[in-house]
Amino acid sequence: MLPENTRRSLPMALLHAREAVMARFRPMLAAHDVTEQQWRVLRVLSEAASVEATELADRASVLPPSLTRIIKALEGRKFITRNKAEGDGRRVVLTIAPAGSALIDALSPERRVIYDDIERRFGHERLEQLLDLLETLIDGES
Amino acid sequence: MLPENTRRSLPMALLHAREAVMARFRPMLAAHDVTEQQWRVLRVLSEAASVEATELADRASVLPPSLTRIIKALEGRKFITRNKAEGDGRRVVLTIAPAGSALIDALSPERRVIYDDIERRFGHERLEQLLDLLETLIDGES
DNA sequence: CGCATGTAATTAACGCGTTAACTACAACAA
DNA sequence: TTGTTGTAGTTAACGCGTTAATTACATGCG
Repeated sequence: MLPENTRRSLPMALLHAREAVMARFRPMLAAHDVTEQQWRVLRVLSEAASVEATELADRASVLPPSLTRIIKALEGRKFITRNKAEGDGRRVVLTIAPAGSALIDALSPERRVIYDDIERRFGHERLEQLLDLLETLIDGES
Repeated sequence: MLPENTRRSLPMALLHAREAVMARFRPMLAAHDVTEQQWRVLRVLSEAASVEATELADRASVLPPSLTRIIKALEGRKFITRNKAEGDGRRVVLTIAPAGSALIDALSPERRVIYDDIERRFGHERLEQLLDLLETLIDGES
């Protein structure tokens, strides 16, 4: 079956939804001179402390070429550190640096406010349901 | 409440999901030398026949500067036609051209196969539920 | 060892995303 | 009519998305 209209097209609906949600976070990131992609990379690193580039690119939904550029920018601002993996000169290991953790912490309160607002408007139940469905979709397609 | 991990982050989940889904459509579009954004614009035009630029940008989730570039590309390939609105020299009216409709039609069978596959794997019920939730989220945030 | 194959990351090229600035036209008031 | 304000598109600048090609290193086979 083909979507009758663009509103019921899954790719378009996902795009529009993400667009609507990100509109709330963008000003915050811009105020701290961090791009969305840099932010995603930082967040993944803040969870795992030390991740290889390929794994990082995958988890942050960033392509390898983009990651190379992002790493340069984040390393230049001392938000992360970059090292070669021991035992394999090809692999690169990324680690979040104190300045990076500090940024994450600094933005937490503002993020919480935005999240709470979205959750309040959309509904806690619905949000959980949506996240579950998205997780299922992601796992099923990848 | 803040998402405990990136998998439960709404923006990231939406991005990952879209990424997973688009991975299936990308080869088809690439084979016909159409970018994702060009395709979104064409699809919106194929539904409405004649749309003003601002409305088109909104519906296709494309920013005005991008739309300008996309229009040039699509007009160059005679997929769409561009005209000034009568009575208002600022507005631009876009219309799908025969070659554009032909492309839409040509890709329909392939699109159907991909959609059906996604629906089969994900489940019809879940897909409808997901689309409903996304629609609600979009309408609530925009 | 020497070579082929495979993998991780980078580079290159081109189009889009994003914001800000600019141009063109319209609406409206004095 | 003229100047002001507002709106629709476009241009500009810079970073990312995407694919393909390239470099650097690892692995395995002879």
